[in-house]
Amino acid sequence: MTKDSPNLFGSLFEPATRSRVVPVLVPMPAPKPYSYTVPDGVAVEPGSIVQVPLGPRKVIGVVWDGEDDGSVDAKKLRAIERVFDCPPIGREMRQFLDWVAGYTLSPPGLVARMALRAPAAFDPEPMVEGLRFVGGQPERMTPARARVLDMARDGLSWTRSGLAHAAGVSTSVVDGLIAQGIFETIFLPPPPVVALPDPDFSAPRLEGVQKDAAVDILNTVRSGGFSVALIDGVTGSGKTEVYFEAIAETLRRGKQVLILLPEIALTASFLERFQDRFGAKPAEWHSDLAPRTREKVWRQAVTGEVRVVAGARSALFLPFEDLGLIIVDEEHDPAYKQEDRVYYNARDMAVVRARISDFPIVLVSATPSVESQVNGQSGRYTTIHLPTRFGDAALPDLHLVDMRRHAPERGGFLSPVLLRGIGKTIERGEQALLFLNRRGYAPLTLCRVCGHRFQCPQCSSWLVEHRFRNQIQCHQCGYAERTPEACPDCGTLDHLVACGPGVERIAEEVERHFPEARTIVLSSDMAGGVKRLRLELDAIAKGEADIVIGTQLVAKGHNFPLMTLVGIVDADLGLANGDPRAAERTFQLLSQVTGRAGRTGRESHGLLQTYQPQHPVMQAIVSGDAGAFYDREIGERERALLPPFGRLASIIVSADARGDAEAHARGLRQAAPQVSGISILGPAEAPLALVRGRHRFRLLVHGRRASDMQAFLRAMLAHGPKERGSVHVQLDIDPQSFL
DNA sequence: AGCACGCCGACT
DNA sequence: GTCGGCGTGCTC
Repeated sequence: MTKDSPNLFGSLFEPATRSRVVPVLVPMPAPKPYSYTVPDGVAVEPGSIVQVPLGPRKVIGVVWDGEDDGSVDAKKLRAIERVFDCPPIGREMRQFLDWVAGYTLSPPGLVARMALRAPAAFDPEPMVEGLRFVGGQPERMTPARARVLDMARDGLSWTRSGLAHAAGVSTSVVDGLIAQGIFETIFLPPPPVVALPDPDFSAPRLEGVQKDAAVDILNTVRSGGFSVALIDGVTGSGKTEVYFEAIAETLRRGKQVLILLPEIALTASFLERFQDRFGAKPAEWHSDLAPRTREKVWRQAVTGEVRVVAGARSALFLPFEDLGLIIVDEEHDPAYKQEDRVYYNARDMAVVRARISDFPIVLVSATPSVESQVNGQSGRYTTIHLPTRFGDAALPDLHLVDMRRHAPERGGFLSPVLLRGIGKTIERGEQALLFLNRRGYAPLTLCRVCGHRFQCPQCSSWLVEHRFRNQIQCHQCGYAERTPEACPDCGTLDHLVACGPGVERIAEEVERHFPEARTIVLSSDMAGGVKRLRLELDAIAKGEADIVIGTQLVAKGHNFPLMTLVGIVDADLGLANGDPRAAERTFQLLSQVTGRAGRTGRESHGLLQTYQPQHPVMQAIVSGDAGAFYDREIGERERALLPPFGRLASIIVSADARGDAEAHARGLRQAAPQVSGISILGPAEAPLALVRGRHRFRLLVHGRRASDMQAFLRAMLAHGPKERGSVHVQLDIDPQSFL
């Protein structure tokens, strides 16, 4: 009884002690944490990972910060069932998760869930059963037993099956020796998922500009605290070697490191480069990790056993024990943006994570995003330039092919100039790469008799013919059917005509001109899947193909050392698709693809077929003067009020028809005077998916200040439950403006 | 996000 | 007469 109880009866009629109540974030789109009671004798603190009952099921939640406000009826409260034997989510990580939830207007529980994506990792990993040689002799010695004893005499511990395997015997031989007391069973801590990296395993091979860049980066890391460095270096300039030095220094200081990569760039060759420098591989984190490995990596990142993780965007939400550096490689890559459930850009959120925990972050790209470029120019980011290639690898010599002057033959898409280039290249025994970012045979098929165009029955886009598979497919929603022989409208046979090129059609044209050459088509829908693709890429690297025709996927990661010619079939593709980033994306893609050539030290070339040779993107590519392009692009966005500077948001609305989406936009314009413009991109300009009979439109909203945007979006979300179902919000704002 | 409840169409 | 579609509502 407390001294200040009003009277004896008052305290008698109250429950003796109201058990402690704590907020718990549950994996559910609730706007705030739920309240749970803490059973007597149970200890929890903010960050504790717990199991709680939620309706009929049990879920994993995190004890959150703050006091219970008593707003929930005490009768509704249920008790925490279990506290996991796991280090709690740290204060800074909790702050980060709260920040992301606020910024992306997402329910905090769903954001927290992203940090807990490892089903069974919250209990300590079980001890591994091992064997230790005790000594002595078995009653009867056999050759098999002798071999086992030979292996085990070093006194180190073995696993049962490992020892049997090493001695070349079955496990029953080992079991027999255990039974005789020659070995004893011991319990070992689970093995680390990767070995410890050694910052000084091998000396960095750096020269010239690289050396200066490495010094700059080292100074950033040494001075400690939050800073953003942007490494802007052409393909092959040795960016990776430079940021490896930042990693080495962070490791020497005893902190963990996170390397973010677009999923597709997380390749065996990257891991090997890391291993060559640090003597061990980084732990990997991506969507198709085996569940068991996933749990191990999560657990060991949390306990600090793993020092370096290389992962896709979701790795940003790993609750590291003591993170001290983030590298965002290929920072411009759109794959960093997640567009379902919680909408976020991992590159931007990584900057925030570094800011909150006060450590440096390094953004890396050959073609920085306009946002990062702006931040570099304004001095918020420190830019480190690497303008030249490393070693003897020269930049390819790039030329535009004006298609108005060098028209292809009738029915073809390759200009005589490009065909001549290919011929010369394969004559020399070198490889040529033809790039066209369009899968299939032709993007549109129509009937020559009645003009019928094959359109997807489920959405508004054209059906793409795939001759290899004898199908016509919708690239928007995945609909597919067999290629018909007759027109479904007028019934005429054999009068269907393909319009425009896809990679399959280019392959056909190439085979017509170079029947002897070994030609291969690489595209994401390749029969045989990722496995087959890997094999083909290896084969190409070994020179087992003369002409490679590929879509977007040849732009990333893989190097083709024998490639001396890159031909861009349609450099203009993608410039007019209604995306405000079209020019930037095209510039980035073309830079990456042309960068695939010229790593051998041999003379190499790039030919870009275009109908718009004066276009700023084309000029920037061939002149190698990205600066002028960026300045222009920044100016364009300023004029269009689509700046990358904290004022652009993009919202996806579902509606039955364009008219409805327009009405919605009008409503928003009236309700939101603080934003300076709302414009619609819809199926007509950029076919977004049609989901269950509803078109999806993208609204671009721009305001003068980031805070206006936030206020607007909050108001919009609060509009009402019906709206919330169909209106998805995705913020696309530069985080630094909030810091 | 899950999961239950609840109300209308094609089948053993 | 039931099985099963997905619309609405609730979870501390």
